[in-house]
Amino acid sequence: MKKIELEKNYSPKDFEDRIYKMWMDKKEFSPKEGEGHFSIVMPPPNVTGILHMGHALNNTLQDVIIRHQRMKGIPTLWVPGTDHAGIATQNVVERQLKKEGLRRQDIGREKFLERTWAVKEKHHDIIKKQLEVMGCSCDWDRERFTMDEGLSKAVREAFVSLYEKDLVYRGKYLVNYCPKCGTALADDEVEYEDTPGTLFDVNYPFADGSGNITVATTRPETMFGDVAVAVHPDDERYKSIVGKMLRLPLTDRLIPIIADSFVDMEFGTGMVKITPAHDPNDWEAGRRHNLEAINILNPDGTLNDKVPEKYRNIPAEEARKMVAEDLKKEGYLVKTTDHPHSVGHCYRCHGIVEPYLSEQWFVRMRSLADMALEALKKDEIVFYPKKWENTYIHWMENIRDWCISRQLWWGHRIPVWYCDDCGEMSVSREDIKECPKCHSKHIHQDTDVLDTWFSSWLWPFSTLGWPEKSEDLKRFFPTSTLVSGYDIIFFWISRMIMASEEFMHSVPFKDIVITSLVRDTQGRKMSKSLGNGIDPIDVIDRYGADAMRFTLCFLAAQGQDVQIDMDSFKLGSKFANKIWNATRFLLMNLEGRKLVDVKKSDLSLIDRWIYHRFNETAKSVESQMASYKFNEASQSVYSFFWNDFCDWYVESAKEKMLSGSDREKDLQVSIFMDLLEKSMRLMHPFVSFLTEEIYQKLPNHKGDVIVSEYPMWDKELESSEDERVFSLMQSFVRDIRGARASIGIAPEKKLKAVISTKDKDLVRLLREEDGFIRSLMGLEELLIDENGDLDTSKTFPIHNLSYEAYLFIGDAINVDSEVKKLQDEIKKTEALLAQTDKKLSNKAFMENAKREAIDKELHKKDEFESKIKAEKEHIELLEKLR
RNA sequence: GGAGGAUUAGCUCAGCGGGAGAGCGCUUGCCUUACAAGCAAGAUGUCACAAGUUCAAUCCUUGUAUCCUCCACCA
Repeated sequence: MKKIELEKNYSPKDFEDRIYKMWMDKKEFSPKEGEGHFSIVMPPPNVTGILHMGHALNNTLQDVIIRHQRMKGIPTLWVPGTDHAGIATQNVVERQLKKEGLRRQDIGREKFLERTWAVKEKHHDIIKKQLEVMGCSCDWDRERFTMDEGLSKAVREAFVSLYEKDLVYRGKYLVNYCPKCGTALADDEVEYEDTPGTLFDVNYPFADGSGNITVATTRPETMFGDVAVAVHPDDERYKSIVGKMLRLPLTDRLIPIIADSFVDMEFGTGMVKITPAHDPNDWEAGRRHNLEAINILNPDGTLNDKVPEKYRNIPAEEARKMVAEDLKKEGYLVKTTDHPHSVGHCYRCHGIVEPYLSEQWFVRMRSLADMALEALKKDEIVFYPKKWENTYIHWMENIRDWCISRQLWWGHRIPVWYCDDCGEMSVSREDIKECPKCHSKHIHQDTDVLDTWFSSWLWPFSTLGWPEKSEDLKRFFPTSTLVSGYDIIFFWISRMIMASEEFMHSVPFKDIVITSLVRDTQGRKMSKSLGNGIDPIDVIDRYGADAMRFTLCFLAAQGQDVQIDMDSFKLGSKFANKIWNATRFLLMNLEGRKLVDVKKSDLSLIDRWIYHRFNETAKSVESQMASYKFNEASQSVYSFFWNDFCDWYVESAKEKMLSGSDREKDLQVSIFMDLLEKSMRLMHPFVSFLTEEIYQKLPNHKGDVIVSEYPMWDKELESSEDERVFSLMQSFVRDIRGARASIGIAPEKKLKAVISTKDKDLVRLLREEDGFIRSLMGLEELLIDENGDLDTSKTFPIHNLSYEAYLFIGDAINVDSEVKKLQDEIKKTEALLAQTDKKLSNKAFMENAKREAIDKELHKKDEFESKIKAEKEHIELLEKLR
């Protein structure tokens, strides 16, 4: 057989793109025919930007799962797609416009949407490219976008159907409103941040002139919206004044004092001004007392014409200063105190969010949440790690109605039409041209769009064709696993479960894998604003996609955030390099050899040992993958390939490849190729490109590794007795090496040694593999002493529970330092022995401990005693060397 | 205010009721038929602190400290 050559240097750039293209051309990412299914829908990245390290981690893990399942022969589908990300994307375009000195209103809805689609296309192309470069094996033929035709249809179906069930309603409510983005936000889209503020104590005089009361407020400018002042009904101080009227300063308006138990008597003066249109608590209080809500803000956050003329059209923050100033001038302001408090900010633009009274659309959530809670209770969904279930339950139990209308242009337009003539409101799956009631053509569609999450909560089934009864929906729904970050458990995961229960009467997925967050090495979240992010593409440029993916996998312990920097990826890079070079070496050895059939009887103990290790690794990986322990699974393949296969097996075979017979050499390379082929399959989910590149070059490969059969535990390969003997041999080799190093004997110096053991299996192994074992230790001769009658004087002694070894080292030794080392060792062992003795002489231990625990202690006692004995003898032997 | 994490080698982190682990870094020696991105041999830890449960605690319980998330509220 001819030598198969690999490039000297591992250079992922040379093949990663090519391999991906090959997979694409062969349609390897499409699900194969067959029974059952395994499916994942990709959390759709926003088309606002490009993928960051979090996406890289998330998609790597999905790909690992998908590749593993695909190789197990199950029809496997991974659906990719992107999200239109309403506010975020609109903001991108508005920022562009701003640079040109324009607002969206200046160019109009149509032109604005054109530009937004262009932004979408641009980012989509980058994102897709990034996913390809990372090696994601998702089915691009099934790629979806939250605003494509099918999904738009799904959104309409969902909206109208919920409306018909009275689960969608419209109403005038106090909502979170971002003046900067010009739209309402859902409750969980508001982020509270501690902000320095001032508490103003303001006097409100009684209308009858009989003095005044004092209220505290952080927002004096909202006083124009005040409709009452509230006190606690049990507050003795104020019982007598409830019902009296107050004159609102800076105005002529009169407002009553009311009693409501939401007031905290301890805070400030125990009196609160009630501003229903600008505070959620006040809104509730206002409703309880049938008070009017006076909205004093324009949609852009400036004060409107409900306030005295001088404050009109002035931004709230500025107006606050003016009002405070005027209150002071007129003698109403009692005092001001610093008062840090948390203020809601928009999760997209970080501007201050105002509670704002407006007409919005809502989804009634209670019944949906109950179904979703039920699903968890019945174990139809399982979180990995489990702790997130509490978060989920808490949110579901305290669910509030979901404000779904957004005053944006980018998104799914709300499918509701109003008749300008008769006022009829029509909710419709199809666009309508005339009023169904009065047949007037003067109708207009609701100008608002739906919250982005209203399309993404349908994702697991809308991407598969819903509301059509498509083949894909039948085959691949419900999906199997969802992989997502914990930051969107509320926004997305919970809502998908609710939508799926509502529309599909099923959970959308069974397993929910919550990934770590990627942080920088200072523990900070990677973010654009901090500029501490690492671009996956930079990592791939430097180390290759395999290196990045393997590293992320290796570090992604369940439930723990992962801190990384650029250097972290050396881990994966080194591993990939190791695989490359090991393969290169093995392929070099093919030259002039022929591959033969390897029968079980041809295998030596070492061969059986490595097959056993392989088998055990396959078993571990299987159980680790089943519980989504990606870090453990990648550590398993890492240590198998590097520590077992390269460090021991390949090393062991080098000697055979030099001095063996032709038959032995043919056998050896055949086993090499078999193990290499199996290893590529085993490692493929974790090191995808590299294993494919290598696999294709193997003389014994069949097809592509991506669709090859995943190695599973095989009873035939089980060989734990061989493993025991091999481990003994390993420790013997390590002992000798250690002794050499500690004495300081040059590596090239060949030594003679004696091993004395009663272990027959070890003896057999040492005899059979004499050549290679000696080569590992740099011995020219290894004598095996089965009867304890060889002369061991003038030697350096080594003790092990299963053997004694003696190294003939001539004069090259510093007796003093070796004796000292042994004495230290004896001290340590005696301390351990003392511990064991203490346990064994403890009556309570002997009575209560498990049988195995006691046996173990007894065994330890033996071990320590014999070790001390041997070490003392060794000192004597050493003394003779003087 | 409520909830959940974290605290283990110099760094990043696994682990676990019965003799402390990995990767990187460090020390020493090696260009050995692949890999110096390598090989071999090492050193390094009151497993945050305190009390409790237990025959036995790094692991379970409680408390303390520090740090980090999330939720709620804040006139």
